[in-house]
Order: sequence, then C-alpha cells, then structure tokens
Amino acid sequence: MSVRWSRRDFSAGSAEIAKRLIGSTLVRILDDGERLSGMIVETEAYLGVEDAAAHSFGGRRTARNEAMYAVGGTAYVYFTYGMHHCVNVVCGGIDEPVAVLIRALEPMEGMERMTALRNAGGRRKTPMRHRDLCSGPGKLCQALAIDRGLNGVDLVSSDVLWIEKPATRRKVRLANGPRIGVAYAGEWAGRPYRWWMEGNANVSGRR
DNA sequence: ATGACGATTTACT
DNA sequence: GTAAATCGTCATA
Repeated sequence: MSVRWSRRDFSAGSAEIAKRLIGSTLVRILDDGERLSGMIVETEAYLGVEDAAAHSFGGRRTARNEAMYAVGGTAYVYFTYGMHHCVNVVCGGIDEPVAVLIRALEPMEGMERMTALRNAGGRRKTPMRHRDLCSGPGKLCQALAIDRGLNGVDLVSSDVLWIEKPATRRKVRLANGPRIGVAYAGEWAGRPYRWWMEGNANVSGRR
C-alpha cells in the first residue's frame, strides 16, 4: 500500500518540499477511471511575497493565483504562453502564498494514454519519444490531462489527483541550480531553487 | 478598451 | 541557435 502526502507533509517550507518531492509519485485518475502516474524527477521552489520570480511576489493576489493563498496541499494550476498548463503544490499555511512547481516526471503508469494525450491535435511533425512525454512542466500537464479544471483541488483528499511517497527510499543523487524561465526576476533569477534527480533522462532541457 | 507579457514547447535555419 | 505559436491575465487608461 502506498502512503499519500498528508496535510502535515505539505506544511513545510517550499525549498524543503521541493527536495522531498523528488522520488515521490504524482497520480492522476482520468474521467474514465484510467490511472496515470509518474515519479517526480524535477521541481522548483517559489518562496512567496519576497521572491521576485513568484506569481505572489509583493503580495500580488488575483483570480489566477488565488489558489496559492489556500492551505498547503492545494493544487495551483495555471495557463501560460497561450497554450500550456503548469501544476504546483501549495506549501505552508493559509494566506502563505508559497508553492513548488512540478517540472518533470518519469512516466510510470498509463504511458500509452499519455502518448495519446501528448499527440492530441494531431499536427505533431516529429514522433513522440518516451523521454518527451513528461520532461517539462507543460508536457507533464498535457500527458496527465491536468488543466485549470484541477486548479484549487486538495491533493490530500482528492480522488483524481494526489502524491504518493516512495515505497522504498532509494538512494538518489540530487542536483540543484537556477530556476528556468525567470530571467525577469533580477537577483532572484540566479538563486538555486530548482532541484532534479541527477542523470535522469526525463529532466527538462536540452542535453 | 487596449496592449504587453508570460514559472513553455516545437520546429526551423 | 533563433523564432513562431497562441491567448488568458493583468495593469493602465
């Protein structure tokens, strides 16, 4: 039996949670009941009102980022670049707008369905490779059918989206470095709040 | 009402 | 390496 992340697990700070999430499993149950999952291999911490890279920088609170102000364990899903979704885990307590972005998964269950979801639209020119299924924040949302319909979902109690702890704590080498796509954030752009499983083929970026 | 801009991905030169 | 795709959101007026 697998153990889900609990409310208490989500109450730590985002840097700590970003590290602890590596090796856990993101589970998604589709409308037809099919179970999809992947091991989290890359995350980014967003530290809240003082973090110039965070959507909640300076206490900004809008319709889009409202979920960031909910209790730890809430899913914050947003739409960006006119075509992609990203999923975050909210950390800490109520009105503490801190979160961890899930950036990449190693596909575990339902890979055929993920491939179909990633090819939806049918105008892809290059064939989908296994390591392209979930190797980026937008990719994994498409592969797991995560969109704004899941924004605000409680990962502690939901029956369609949650996180499971590793069955056995394997030894994994963690690497860390600057976050991706936050060049606008001044001094905060270079801070090493991105973590990944070293050597894993599903980590985002070019090789 | 308008305009600038994304916590990205994909394809092309 | 460079650029297009594509549109919801938010700040400004």
